[in-house]
Parts: sequence; structure tokens; C-alpha cells
Amino acid sequence: MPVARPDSSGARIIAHVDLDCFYVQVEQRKQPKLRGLPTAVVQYNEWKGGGLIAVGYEARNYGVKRSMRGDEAKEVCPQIELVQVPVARGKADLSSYRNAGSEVVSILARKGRCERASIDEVYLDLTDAAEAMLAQTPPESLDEVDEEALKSHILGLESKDGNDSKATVKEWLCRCDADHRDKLLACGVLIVTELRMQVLKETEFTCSAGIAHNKMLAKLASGMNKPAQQTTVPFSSVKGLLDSLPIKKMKQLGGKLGTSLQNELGVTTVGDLLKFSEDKLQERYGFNTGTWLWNIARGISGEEVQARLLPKSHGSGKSFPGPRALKTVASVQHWLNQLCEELSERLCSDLEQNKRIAHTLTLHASAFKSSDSDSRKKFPSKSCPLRYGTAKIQEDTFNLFQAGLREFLGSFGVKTQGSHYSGWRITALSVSASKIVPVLSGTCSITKYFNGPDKFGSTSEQLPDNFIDAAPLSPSGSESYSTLNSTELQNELPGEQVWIEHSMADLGQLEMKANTWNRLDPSCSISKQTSGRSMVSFRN
DNA sequence: TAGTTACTGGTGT
DNA sequence: CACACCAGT
Repeated sequence: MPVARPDSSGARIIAHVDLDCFYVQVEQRKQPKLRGLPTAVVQYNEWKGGGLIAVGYEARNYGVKRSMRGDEAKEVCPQIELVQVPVARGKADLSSYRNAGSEVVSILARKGRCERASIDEVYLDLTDAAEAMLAQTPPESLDEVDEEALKSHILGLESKDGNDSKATVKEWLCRCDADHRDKLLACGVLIVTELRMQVLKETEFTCSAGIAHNKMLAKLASGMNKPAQQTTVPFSSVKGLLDSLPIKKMKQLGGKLGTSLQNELGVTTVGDLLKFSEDKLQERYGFNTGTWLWNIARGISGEEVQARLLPKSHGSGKSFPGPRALKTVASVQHWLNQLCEELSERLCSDLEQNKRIAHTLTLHASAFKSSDSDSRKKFPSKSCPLRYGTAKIQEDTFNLFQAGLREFLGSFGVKTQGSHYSGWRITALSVSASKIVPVLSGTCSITKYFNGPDKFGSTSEQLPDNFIDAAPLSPSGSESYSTLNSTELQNELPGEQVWIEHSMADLGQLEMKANTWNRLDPSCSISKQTSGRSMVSFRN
């Protein structure tokens, strides 16, 4: 649920940058002959031509929608180019899009604080950069403004944004009698113009952007003129923008909260919200959400741009709809193994490229239970400490699944011999890795995360906990994961210290390059030679 | 029997 | 913390 945050002190300059139909652009860069043609990206195509996950703007002109199947798209636009998402291990492989997203982030992060909000969206806090520009080379001092910047949209500037808009935009950008906020915004517009041009030059991708005084308004603005355009929201036009805006357009109000607002309070537009007191909204939706609603109705949002260029988790999943639902343990194990392979590969890349390790492994599944009259039931998600190495991840994941399945069936496991009816069907599986923390990185030393005594006597190098074969201090603590390999899992100890044990037997299964291992972990071989078992501790 | 999939991030308990 | 559930693309 949304949380109200106090609006921070001064005026901030926040940008939201959104890549236009990103997957389509990635495929068009890979295959330039597709440029300019109506194009969509589909995943799988066995059933009704596959599901569209991105639609290019040429195709949108023919009425192609993201909700369509490939076959429907062909009906309304017979000449459409349908590009398939790469497949690896029998599932969609989104790595090329993730990598392309990273290219863009590394460019956008050059100015100001940058938050990777999704695979194709970032927020930027450009306050400092804008202040600096205003102090050194304010727009009003410029004789010429970049032609690209003049294509900007400025909300509330004239009724029309068509005719001689460039002249009026230039006038607005360079007004010397503008208030401080608008001058800062003008600087933000110029900075974002520059960033978008750099993105285009260096990646060939176009993007759209919104520039405003907070994240909410910037996000709203980035979607107002697409593709390849940018929109700014001066403070003076906030009310006019929000007054008639359907609440469903607002982030966080597209779901149940928005529906409730409409049904319970008769609120259709953000402006309608203004009629309700903060107390009234709190009474109906709780303290936090009530205040949050009262604030957003007024264009107030103190949410900060987080400095984060990398994802907080990695996941690999696949659905098995309708008749494809999995009915045997063997088929589930097969698919879990595929998902774990992908996850393990991505974890290793993250380790090599970003020097980060994940600490938690989680399994999610969706299932039907057909024995009960009500066939629908929730399959519990399960998690455990994450051990690196494909085989270990596969083993732990399968154990999590079995634990979940037992719970799901209420310990009345119907025997599942052969390919016979087994009382359950799995319609989706996913494995994810979370709690990802940086590991030794010069300035950001691992010692920050490992506060326990240094059992190696080595001062300079320490090891990530889940690589080490560490013997448990006590024979057994409380067995949080008793259904799993009990001796190899986490035990809680007093003093908030946690000891992790791991087998070194199949270190070789770590799909990492030896030189990487040695570079990251020079003491590893030492600990292997000297003891075969070694310990490390860390504080949670 | 979910045919908008395969991801992400966030909050509440 | 583990887990449920919401939301967005």
C-alpha cells in the first residue's frame, strides 16, 4: 500500500525516462531491416500466434494492442512483423532486453542520482545538476537553444502545442522573469534533452521523458507525449493537470484501491479527491494511505529517487496454462531444473559483473487441486538460504517445492505413480534470488557485512558466507528447514550471529571462470588446502 | 480449472 | 524473518 512521505525541503527536479516499446526497439536494432515496419514482439507462437509483449508504434496505428495474440494482430495488420522472444532452456529468455536496459541506465546515470525502476524505466534526480546549470549557464543567458529541446512539451503553455510552439517553448525556457522553480525546471528540460540525445546516439534507442518536481508527476508526464518526446510539468499547471485526470491513470490507483475509491467514494478524477478531508480519507483507508491520497490529489509526493542501478532480485519463471499444467513430480523437477539453471547463470553474471551475492532463494508456484470441490487453492511460497552452484540451487529448490506440495496437499499426498492422476496440477513455477548484497569491492568492503570474528586470520580478504564450507558451531539449533537437508542449512545462534555450513564437494559445479574465482576469492584455495573445512560468520 | 507472460518492486503481518 | 498480496510493464 502506498505510504505517505513528508515532502522534502526545496524544489527538486525529477525526471522519469521511459524507453519506447522497448523490446521492439531492441529487436529492430538487432535486425535493422525491421525499422519503420509495423513490428511486435511475441513470446511463443504455438497457441494463437503467441502473446504480444511489445507493440511498435507503426503497428499501433493499425490497431494492434498488447492484449492481442499474434493471430489477432495479423488480422488487423496482415503485414505485421512478429519477432519472437529468444528461447533458452524451453522458456522465454529476456537477457538481451535486460542487457539493453543496462546500456541505457549507464548513460542516464551520468547526471544525478539514478534509479532503475524497471527494465525500461528510470527516475533521475537532477536537482543538483539543474542548480549548477542555473548558477553557471542559465537558459536565459543562451542565444541559442538546442533544436531538440525546443520540441519539448510544456504543460499549460498555450492551449495549442502545435504551430509556433518552438518559439513559445524557447521563450518559456529562457524567460528571465520566471520564478526559481520554473528556471530549475527549464534547466532540467535541457539536461534531459541532452541525456536523451546521448541515449539515441550511443544505443540507437529512443525514449520519452517527463520532467517535474516529483516522481509521481514526472511519471505522469513521461507518458503524455510518446514516442521520442518529453513533457514538463511546471508547478503552476499541476492543478489543471490533476483536476480532470482519471484516478486510474495514477500509479498505485490502477488496482483495487482505485476501484474502491470510485465505488465507495464516487471518486472518478484526481480532482474529485480534493473534496475529502485528510481525516476522512484516513478513516476509510488508514493513516498512511489516507495521507498519501490527500497528498497526491494536490500533486504532493515526497518519494525520493533511490540511487540504484541494479535490480534487487533475480527471478526465473514459467507458466503452464490450461492443458499444459504439470501433473507429475518428474515434469516439475525438469522445469525447476531449467529455471534454476537460468537463475544460477544470472547469479554468476551478477557476481562477476557487480560483485554481489544473493542470500535468499524463494520458490513460487501456482496450482490447482482437483480433489477438493473447490479446485482452486493457494500453493505456499517457500524460501531458504541460497547456496551458489547450479546443482545446489536445483536441489534446494526441489526440496522447497516438495515442502510446499506437502503443505498444499495437507499431508494427504496422493500417490503419483506413472503418469496417472495425482490430484494436483501446477500452472506456474518461479524461482528467485533476493537479499543481494555487494561483496568486497575496495571501498565498499565486505567487512561491512561480516562483523563476526575473522577465522582466517587474514585481514585483507574475506569470503562471502555462502561460498564457504563452514561447520556449524553447535550440533543443531532450531531446525527452521527441517524438511530439507537438515545438516546443511542455517542455524540461528545467540548474539545474532549466523553460521553457515556448506559442502565444498562440488565447488567445481560453480559455473564460474577460474580466474574470476581467484580474483574474487584468492583465499578460497588456501582454505581448501589447509582445512577442507573453514568458517566464516556474519551478522544479519 | 489463469491462455497477459515473465518478470520486478513494495507493503503488511 | 517468511510469507501473502498488491501493483506495474
